[in-house]
Amino acid sequence: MLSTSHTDPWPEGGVDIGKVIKEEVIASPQTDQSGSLHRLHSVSDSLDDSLTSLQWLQEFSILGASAGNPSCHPHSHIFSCSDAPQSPLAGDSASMGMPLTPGKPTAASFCRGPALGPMPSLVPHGHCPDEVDYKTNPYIKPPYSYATLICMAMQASKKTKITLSCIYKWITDNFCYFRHADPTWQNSIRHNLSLNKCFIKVPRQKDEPGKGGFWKIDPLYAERLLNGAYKKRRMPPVQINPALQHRLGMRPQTILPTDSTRTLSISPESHQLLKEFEEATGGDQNWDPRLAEVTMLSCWESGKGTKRKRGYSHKRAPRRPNSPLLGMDEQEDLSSLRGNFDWDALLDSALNGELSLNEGSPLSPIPGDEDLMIRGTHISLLEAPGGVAESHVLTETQRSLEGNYDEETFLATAFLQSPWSEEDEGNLCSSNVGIEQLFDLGDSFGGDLSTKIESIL
DNA sequence: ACATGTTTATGCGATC
DNA sequence: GATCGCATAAACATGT
Repeated sequence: MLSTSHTDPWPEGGVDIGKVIKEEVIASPQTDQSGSLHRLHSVSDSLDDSLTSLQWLQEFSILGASAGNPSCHPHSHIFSCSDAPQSPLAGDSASMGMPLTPGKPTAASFCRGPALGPMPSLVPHGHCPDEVDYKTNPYIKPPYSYATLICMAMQASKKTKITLSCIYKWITDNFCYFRHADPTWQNSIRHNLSLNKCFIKVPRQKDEPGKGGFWKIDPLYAERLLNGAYKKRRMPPVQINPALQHRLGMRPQTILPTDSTRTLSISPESHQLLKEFEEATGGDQNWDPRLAEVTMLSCWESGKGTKRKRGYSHKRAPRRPNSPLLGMDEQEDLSSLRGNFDWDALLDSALNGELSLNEGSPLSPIPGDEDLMIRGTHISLLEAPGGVAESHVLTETQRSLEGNYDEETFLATAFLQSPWSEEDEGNLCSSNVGIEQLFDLGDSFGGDLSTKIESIL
């Protein structure tokens, strides 16, 4: 039962978020982007720190309001407003007359222009660095951490678990940069999987053929989404494939955010959204589930989580023994893997994890759970897609939660325990939606979210 | 041999 | 300046 009292992450007597969102939605940036953003920031500033973790959500919804303008898609900076090919390879400009030269990222500035020729258009320094189609642009390294990319791949798969090769595949399919980059990024992916507590290894069963195990997201990462116990980081400089830039006769350069990028585009906010997600997936290596309640409270107060020692001395906590439930075979049809990162579902889940647990999104809530009462609002839980409820065995952590952990927190995080329907297991590594659709939140949140939040609140 | 997974080390930018 | 978060590199072990 998610009632308010002391575990309520929302600030008391604070801001009517639904109202704020509605107001901001009305003040469409379409007419005055800079002004609207100004208002956005000022409103955001008016929120206390405890709302930080959801600020992106507000902003996303606000930004999504501009979705009415087809040329101002909330993620147009990521996956261009223009008609990006469904098949990422089809738009692989780097593969057109260009060898797959590995390269290591440096920094430079490119931008996909309106008329996408054989090569993505080069954008003068300081100009619209946000409008980059990472799916087709082989030059610019996606500004997402590896953890984020892994999460994206996992989410896109809509499976409970995903193989390393599937992660590779999804990333290369959806981020052209990595198709041409030095394969050492795969090392980094593995490193991240091993090191980042967000990711849990699910060993194969003995009779399961194939190499390696599976990976899934640790549900505890939801806590980080919830408690806001992460720091905000600035956007890293845009990085570019040096091999490819060399072919362009470019000199490495770094794009730094400019005022123009802040006022001309909604993208900084959208970027921030993703950054915060990746921060949420980052390793809070000292998180103790039994302290979750306290952590949530304190973090909502301070906006800071626990600290860790410098460097990678932060060992992962011993892996909670994973249930052998996941013995279902994966389909190694990597060729069918396409971007299907369901941001909508993720955000929906984040929202619902924060406020409730509902929706039959791929990130489905507690299997077979009953309706929830949150802030006095009765919320009905829907079945997972296909009507198949998850039946994952609880991790040791969550089992302990059942005993010691506040039920609210448990409920708030359990939706990640079985993020994807087992039913989808048979389609591992297969997804049919282009990644640009994964970011198609404008429609989902533009008019939807405020209503959703309002109804919840 | 290769893929996968773990671990250690180091560097850098951002933040406190 | 210390700390943090992350990327990168590499060595090593294990499994297929």
